[in-house]
Amino acid sequence: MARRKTDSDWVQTAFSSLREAGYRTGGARSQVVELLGCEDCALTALEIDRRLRAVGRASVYRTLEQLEGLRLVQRVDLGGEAAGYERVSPGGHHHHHIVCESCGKVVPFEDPGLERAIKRVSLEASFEVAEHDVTLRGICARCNG
Amino acid sequence: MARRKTDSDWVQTAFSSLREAGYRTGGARSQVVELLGCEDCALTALEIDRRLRAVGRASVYRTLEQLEGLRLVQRVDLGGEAAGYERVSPGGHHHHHIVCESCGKVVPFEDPGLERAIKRVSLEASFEVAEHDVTLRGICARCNG
DNA sequence: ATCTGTGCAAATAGTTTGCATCCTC
DNA sequence: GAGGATGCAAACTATTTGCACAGAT
Repeated sequence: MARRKTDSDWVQTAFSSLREAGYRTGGARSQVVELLGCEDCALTALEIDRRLRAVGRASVYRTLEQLEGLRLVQRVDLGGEAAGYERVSPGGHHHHHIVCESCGKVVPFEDPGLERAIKRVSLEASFEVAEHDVTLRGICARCNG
Repeated sequence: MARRKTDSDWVQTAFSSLREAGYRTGGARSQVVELLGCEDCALTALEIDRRLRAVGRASVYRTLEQLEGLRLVQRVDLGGEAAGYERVSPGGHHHHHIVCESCGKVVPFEDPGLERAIKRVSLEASFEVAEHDVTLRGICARCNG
């Protein structure tokens, strides 16, 4: 699920957006951005904190909040106790998740038809819709025996 | 958003499902079920606890967990700090949510086309998909000025 | 009578905040 | 040098658990 290939476009974009937004470039924030850049699916704040020993937990949360505000990162609830965060490629395709209720496995998927349906609903709504997320829950093939 | 008309079908079903599942009928659980039965959109555990003064908080959480396990209730993450819970009418239509990122307002919506798209994805997936939820986030008309 | 359900209080887990210090601009 | 960025520890909030007692079957 986790790709080791960094999405340097996103990392690049993230840094410039942060700069434009008036944030200075400190070590903690950069590390969080870099980490999110090489992870394709959701990571919880605690996982990030665990992987980034040198970074304080508070900084992880603060950075995630800022990135979320700039829509560079999206928060997703995958049913576990902690919230997940994953990068959003501006304009690029994004994915949704299927979660196994038995073993907790999370699998990402994409579906153009689903995106179209959501787009349509978004346009009809009285809200100005900026983002969306979809979560399917069920039992994975392995757990299903 | 909150209807005052109890969905007695659901309440009925909930009680029989609970009984079938081997749960005894105690006062706390009944009160939670009744409350969920007359609320059409999501309620947090804390809201339920607040409204049901006589019921212990732990019982609220325990009941919600049991109901969720029986798929009588669905947990939804609406971005706030607490998780929301709302009843699921077996076989009946369900709704999704649009959340205002500015004022927190939650508006439910239904869309057959969206449901179809999700149905299709569910069938294609390697998982045995049992439920799903969709959340749109944006700015409501009022906040948008 | 038995064994589950319930409330209370304590324990956890995740997240946020206060503050002194460090570092970027 | 000034003001944001960071780490640490304390504070909070939501949720879970332990346990003695009440209540359902």
